[in-house]
Amino acid sequence: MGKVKNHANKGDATLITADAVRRRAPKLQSGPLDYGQLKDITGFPLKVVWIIGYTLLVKHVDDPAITPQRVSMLELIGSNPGATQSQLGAALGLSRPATTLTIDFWQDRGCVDRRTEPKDRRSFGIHLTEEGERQLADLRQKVQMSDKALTANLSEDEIAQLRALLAKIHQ
Amino acid sequence: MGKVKNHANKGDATLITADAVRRRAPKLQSGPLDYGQLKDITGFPLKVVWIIGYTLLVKHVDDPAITPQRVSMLELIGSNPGATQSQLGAALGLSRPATTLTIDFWQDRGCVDRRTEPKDRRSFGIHLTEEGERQLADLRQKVQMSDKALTANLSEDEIAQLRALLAKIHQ
DNA sequence: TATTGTTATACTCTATAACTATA
DNA sequence: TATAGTTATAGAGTATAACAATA
Repeated sequence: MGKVKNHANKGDATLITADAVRRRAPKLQSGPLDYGQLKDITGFPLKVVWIIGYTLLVKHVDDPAITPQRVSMLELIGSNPGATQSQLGAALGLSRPATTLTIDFWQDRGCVDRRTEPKDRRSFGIHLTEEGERQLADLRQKVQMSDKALTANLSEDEIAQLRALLAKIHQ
Repeated sequence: MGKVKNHANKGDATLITADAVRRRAPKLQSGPLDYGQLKDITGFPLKVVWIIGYTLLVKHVDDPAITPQRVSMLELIGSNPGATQSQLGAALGLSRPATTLTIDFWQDRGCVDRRTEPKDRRSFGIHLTEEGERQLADLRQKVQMSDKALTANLSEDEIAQLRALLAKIHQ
């Protein structure tokens, strides 16, 4: 399978198939080597699939600076206007310095705004700018396309099953 | 090179539950923040579960220098005696320098052996030493325990389903 | 004193490129 | 020339600790 142009998107994004990135991830099967115990556990294929998903998103976004982690942060800011850095960092499992730098990244690109709130002047409320709203809307489409590419081999039912099983683990 | 603690009691591994590491990973639900679109894609919970699995393995192994990646390499060497570094690196998606350093790590610990094979003296055949066999046997138990902890909320059937769904993606 | 956020610093991991030795 | 592996170097990402401002 090759690349397919998607016409439904305003940003002229290209759909990248999982096939195109699969070779960069460990194969687990049909390679020249035996994966031994790694074939019989859940953790290893989980990592492989996550690498495929990560790589697909990076390719769909097509800006090496915009990593999945940064996308998650912008999504979180857009979905929680006025949240503090501590809240945002905790929600993504980031240390405070890492949170500062992730928000710096989006602020440097004019996408977010640190607003001092009078009730507690130690912290900021983080908000999207208009540019941030546009960026997030664009990224949401690319995230959806990327996720669709990741699960292209699965039916709707199977995707729902997979999500339910993952939820059982992380909940 | 950082010093790491020695394992005097190899059969004394402790089961660490997923609960104990869940707080370090993003929560996705019941937190104070709304995860927005991240709730509706497969890629994000996949990452969360992978972080949980990674953290569980690190805790079960209880030696910060022995990362899941290094465990995978030792497993691969044990399951493919005599494989070359290029083969091993390719099987794990590593660059050649990264492969060199990963094998250096196990050689420095007396676990693997680089043997020059007469048929092509540019490359080595990589083999486990006796110490490497012992180390791998120990790690295999810990990997199994860690994986069991990761999927503790799932029935045998559900684990099989999850593996089958992941396999459909990465195959 | 405790908390929010920033800065300084160091460490790990990785990749690209240059190098050696074999083929 | 091409390939296997090593070394040099630089970049990205992160964490811990020290710091400033505020509570």
